[in-house]
Amino acid sequence: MDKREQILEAAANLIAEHGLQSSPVSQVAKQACCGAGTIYRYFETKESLIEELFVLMLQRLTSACLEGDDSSHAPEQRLRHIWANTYNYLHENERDCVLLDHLAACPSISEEIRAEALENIHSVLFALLDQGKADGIIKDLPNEVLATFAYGGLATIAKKRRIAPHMMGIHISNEMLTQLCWDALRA
Amino acid sequence: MDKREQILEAAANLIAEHGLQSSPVSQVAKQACCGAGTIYRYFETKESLIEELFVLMLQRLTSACLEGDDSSHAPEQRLRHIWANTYNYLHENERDCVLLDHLAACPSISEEIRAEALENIHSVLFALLDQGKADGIIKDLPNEVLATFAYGGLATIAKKRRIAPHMMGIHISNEMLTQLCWDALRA
DNA sequence: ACGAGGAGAATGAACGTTCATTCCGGTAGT
DNA sequence: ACTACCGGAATGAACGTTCATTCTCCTCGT
Repeated sequence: MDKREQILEAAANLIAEHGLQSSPVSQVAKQACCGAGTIYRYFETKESLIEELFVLMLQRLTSACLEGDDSSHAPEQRLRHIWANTYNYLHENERDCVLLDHLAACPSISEEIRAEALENIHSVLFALLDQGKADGIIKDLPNEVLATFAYGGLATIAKKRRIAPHMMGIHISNEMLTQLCWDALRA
Repeated sequence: MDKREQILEAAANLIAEHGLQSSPVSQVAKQACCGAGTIYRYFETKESLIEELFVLMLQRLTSACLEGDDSSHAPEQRLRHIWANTYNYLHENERDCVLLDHLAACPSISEEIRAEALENIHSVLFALLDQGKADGIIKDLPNEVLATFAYGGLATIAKKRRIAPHMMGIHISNEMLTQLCWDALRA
């Protein structure tokens, strides 16, 4: 296995479990089965390792969200599909999402990097919303507001469910959640 | 001014600006105009100071959300009022919200404390949702799902607006956002 | 085919820094 | 003078990072 990946994987596991501040380089090295110095052959600083982890996690999330998106389908269908993908990913990849929560609060990751990592999905989503608005089936509000509201709702539910599974009804179906999103956004 | 409050206030400002890891006790002391030792006269450890800050911030948020709630009004009106309060608070108290974001990701704050701090608002909100469901005007889904979806949407928009004001249309009205919430939840 | 030599990867003890916490000398109110 | 409280230098633990050394494996001359 590639050592670089091994280090990223080890850091991901440790940070997801113990948080950023409780994941010293020495521990990452131990979990990656290498010496502490080795990490610095692959990453300039701990910060840059963390930054790379963040970009990687966002890439996985956004590409999962867009998986199977078919531009020949109607906007409503496509949006529902993307939202279902989003919730599925958030819900099924617990470790990646816990990690993302930790990294999202990390001040050393710049706004530029965050924005850049979202460019892809934004371009798809915004075009879809524009089309929906042109068709008169979606509220005439700024794309950022619509997209953020739906994502925020889904992500917060996924997070709560992860933290306190007993509080949520055990069965939350995708249809249920995509319906919440769609009803919120439709004209 | 009470020294204890002064310390809490100083910690709040520093952590909101620089993050948890870059807010040493020595700096908190300096901003609170006292010695580092004095902080330990009022708080057992830095962790307990942070925990208290978290509870304080959540208290402010939840009581702001419920301000002016009138149980004689109809459920829809009450929910819209609470959502408007929520977004207003999130949007107008930038420092408190940045702080909450930082503390939300802090592993040393236990789940019990987090849940306890939300008890109040949950009891009001859930009763309201139950009534709405009984009246047939709200979707028949678990209260946690409904409440979390609406809050998550509002909070995520407030956060995005805080971080990247240029991306959001400058004017986002309360009516616009309460309508998103209401449309999502209504039957 | 084989062994000497070398290049680069890996190592982990050591370093300097930063931090939470402690402790003691000072100060203000009585 | 005595008490209660405060400040901030001192302390030691923990951390990120470095670097002298070791290890690994490939190359090439015989």
